[in-house]
Amino acid sequence: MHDTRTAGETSTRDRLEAAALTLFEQHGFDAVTTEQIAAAAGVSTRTFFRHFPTKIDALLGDIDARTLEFALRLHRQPPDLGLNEALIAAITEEEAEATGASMLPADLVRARVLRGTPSLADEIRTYEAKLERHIAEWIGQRTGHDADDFRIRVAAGAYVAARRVVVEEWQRSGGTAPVVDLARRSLETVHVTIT
Amino acid sequence: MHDTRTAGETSTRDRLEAAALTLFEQHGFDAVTTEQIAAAAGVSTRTFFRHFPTKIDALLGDIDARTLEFALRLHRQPPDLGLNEALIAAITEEEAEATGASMLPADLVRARVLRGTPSLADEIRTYEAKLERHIAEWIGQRTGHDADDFRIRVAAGAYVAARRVVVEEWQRSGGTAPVVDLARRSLETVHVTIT
DNA sequence: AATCTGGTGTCACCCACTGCCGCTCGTCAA
DNA sequence: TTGACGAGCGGCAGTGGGTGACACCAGATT
Repeated sequence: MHDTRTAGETSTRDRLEAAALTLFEQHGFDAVTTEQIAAAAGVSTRTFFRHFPTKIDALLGDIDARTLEFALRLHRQPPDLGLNEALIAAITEEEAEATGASMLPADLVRARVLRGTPSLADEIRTYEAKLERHIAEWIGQRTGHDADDFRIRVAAGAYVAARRVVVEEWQRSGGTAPVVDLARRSLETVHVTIT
Repeated sequence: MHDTRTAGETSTRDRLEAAALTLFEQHGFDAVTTEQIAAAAGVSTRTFFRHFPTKIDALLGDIDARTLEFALRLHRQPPDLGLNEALIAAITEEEAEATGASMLPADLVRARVLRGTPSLADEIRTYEAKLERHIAEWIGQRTGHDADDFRIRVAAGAYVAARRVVVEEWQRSGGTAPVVDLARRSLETVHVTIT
């Protein structure tokens, strides 16, 4: 079916996501029910689950797309860059875009809600698995090894962990800490070398 | 209340855990309901949740105790050992105990169920957060830094990731791969240096 | 004997999530 | 114009994990 919306209208999905973010920020993730979100968007709870597989997805939006985007960003780095330099560049790029004009207030809310719900912050680690596989494939491709190789998987795990801590620290600083420096310092502490 | 069990009797908790492991292995984690576990143990579902906060905990047992145990193992390593060597030693010790006489069949079942439920394997990452904090404190103590220091957290994240991949690889090999070698190779790939 | 205490059953309930059925309203071809 | 078709949605009943409250019972304590 074609999109029949005209200017000024919003899709049900957009209304649900907006309602979810607003309510999450007001009352906290746990205190908000899917029923409330649906009601705030003017639809039934059944419709909520037609647009979001789980309640968490209403907060995270399309997280899969964003992890894939980071992987593509890595792949786009010039091949003469070393692994570490390419990773630093990708993280930096990502932050540059995030703080640029395209930074939606929704992303800020997401970050705030995540930081405000510690149990959720832990649960987010589940999603790192996918990113880790993407990065393993990237390393494998760059180094000519199998992405399933033991050392490649170790390296990918370390990279993902480093990236996570960098992002954590950046958010702790309220977005003021220069990400390039953090990324560089993290990769000085954790040196990845594929023989 | 004192433990009034006599020889031959089993505690409700033990019966629940045994029933859970059996059912999980027979039908898979997702296909088993808490009601079935409780029934198999001869108690009500309410009693199940008195002994295990969640269904996952019936599979994992006291995972907190085990992560803490690993942290203590690290602390017990001789102080003249470097960080990497101490970590290798701790991982090796852990495996030695696991494959020794104290290796309960229950642990084998746990591992099998975890490997047989991929979604669960991802979810397990949630529990790494606690281990990571333990390790950060250990590194901080050894190096004289704050456990909250950025580089310490990066190092802890990398160590935990390395450990996870080592364990993964060890389980993939069916427990045949020598853990010492895996640990050593992983830490050759990921060099952690605290300046 | 009176009391305390911890493990348990029962019941009622909340909430995330799913299957199924039927409605409606555009689209498009006959 | 008509009728088929499909997408989005509401409603409803149901499943399953998890919780709170209350009452009960059996040993242990005094």
